[in-house]
Amino acid sequence: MRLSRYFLPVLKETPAEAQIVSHRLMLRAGMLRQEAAGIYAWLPLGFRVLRKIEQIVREEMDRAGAVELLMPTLQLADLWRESGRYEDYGAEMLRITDRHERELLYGPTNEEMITEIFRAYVRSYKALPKNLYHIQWKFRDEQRPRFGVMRGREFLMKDAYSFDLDETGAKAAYNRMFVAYLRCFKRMGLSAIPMKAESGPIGGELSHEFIVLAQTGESGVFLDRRILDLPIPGEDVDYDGDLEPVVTAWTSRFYAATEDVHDAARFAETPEGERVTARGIEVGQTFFFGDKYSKPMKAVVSGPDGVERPVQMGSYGVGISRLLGAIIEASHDEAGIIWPDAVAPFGVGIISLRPGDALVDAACESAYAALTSAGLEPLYDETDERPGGKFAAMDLIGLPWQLIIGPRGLAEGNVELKRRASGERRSLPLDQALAAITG
RNA sequence: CGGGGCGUAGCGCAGCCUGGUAGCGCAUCUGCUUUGGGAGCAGAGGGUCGCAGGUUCAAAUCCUGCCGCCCCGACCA
Repeated sequence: MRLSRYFLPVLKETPAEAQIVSHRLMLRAGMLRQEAAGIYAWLPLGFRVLRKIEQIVREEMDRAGAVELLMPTLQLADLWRESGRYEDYGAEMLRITDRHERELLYGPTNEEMITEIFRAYVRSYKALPKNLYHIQWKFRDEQRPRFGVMRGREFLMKDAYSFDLDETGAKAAYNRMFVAYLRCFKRMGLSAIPMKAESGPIGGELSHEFIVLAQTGESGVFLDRRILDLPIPGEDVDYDGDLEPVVTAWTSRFYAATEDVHDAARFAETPEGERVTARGIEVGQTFFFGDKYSKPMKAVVSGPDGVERPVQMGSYGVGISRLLGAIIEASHDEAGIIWPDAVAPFGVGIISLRPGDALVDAACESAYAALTSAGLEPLYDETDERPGGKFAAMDLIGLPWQLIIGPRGLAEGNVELKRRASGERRSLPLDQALAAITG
């Protein structure tokens, strides 16, 4: 992408409404525009990152055997009356009436609808297990939206729902999602730690929150440092195999809890040198809730014995839009965002220090073509801005690499390659710089 | 939902107390000079002062109501 053709409204000054660093940086980097409290337009740069995160989640869900579908944002109130939650949910639910005076709601989650879909088609245990997921916008009318995308009212979420004949099967389904979550967050460059959670209004018994450690996190967390070194299953993980040992290692070997459920006495059993008190951001949550919805909504399947039983369910959420905030909170410096490679909106920024100079133009174009065909998605700054502004903007938007090309370097046969994360800069010939980036 | 605060040019702000024809910085546009970490000079454009009432000869400024947004707390992904 050539910057002159792109839409990247970076701001030199910080808008007054933004308090926390991720919100400030997203506004300054031209990723996001607030349209109302907790409601945002995703500008091109932000949208690119959103799609990258979404795609990682999608790939890991698919790998774990989940099947993608797409449910609507609007749901009928009657569906929620079946589970009793239409009354329970309160003012957080955005309620809408259509021209026929029919009561609708903008979905804050989809347990009822997925249960309705499942029961319409599945009658036999032979169709199980199943895991259906979608990635869709949700709305919760928060009393006090804040922290930018971290606590918006409208947010993009992946939610998966598992269906099994019995608890044993449901636990295996839970374990598959648990492992998939470990992999998802790691791929995004995050350390997300599963912590035992209260299940909240969605209800259920077995539940974990996946917490990203960040100094500016919303809640306090307590953990055993050693949990950070636990291995995460690779791409070749066998989702048909027994994942219980992995889950057990992450959930029972070392202490890790949010302040809500913190047990000081148990934490004290952790060796003093290993105890960490930190802050964290929840980016995902897993629940097993059995027949909480299937029973009242009559989603039943016949078992091998011919007896009909409510299906055993779990749900598994990932806050896709919130993850942008979490990643920035966990990865930034004074100058701006530092994107992990896997979610960076562009892989490399090419900075032309002298557009119009024949040698510089030729080197830039050649680098742009090579990096494009290598799939690096370069952002090529060929605008007429001054160098200082270009450097500052490139640092702000946080692309992993900067390839800086100017007449002074070229006279010596070199370009400059900067790694955003470390700040390390090297002068080297263009072909070597390209090899370093693509290698 | 309790408490506090703020709405003035695209962004950041001053002006309001003490009413008298709306200002600063950045950004934008034009010209010249500059060009490796947010340049200089000269000029220009851009605002129903959140909205609606009221008081007054006169309202950004005083009064009333409403709307929007932010912060702390409770709550939540």
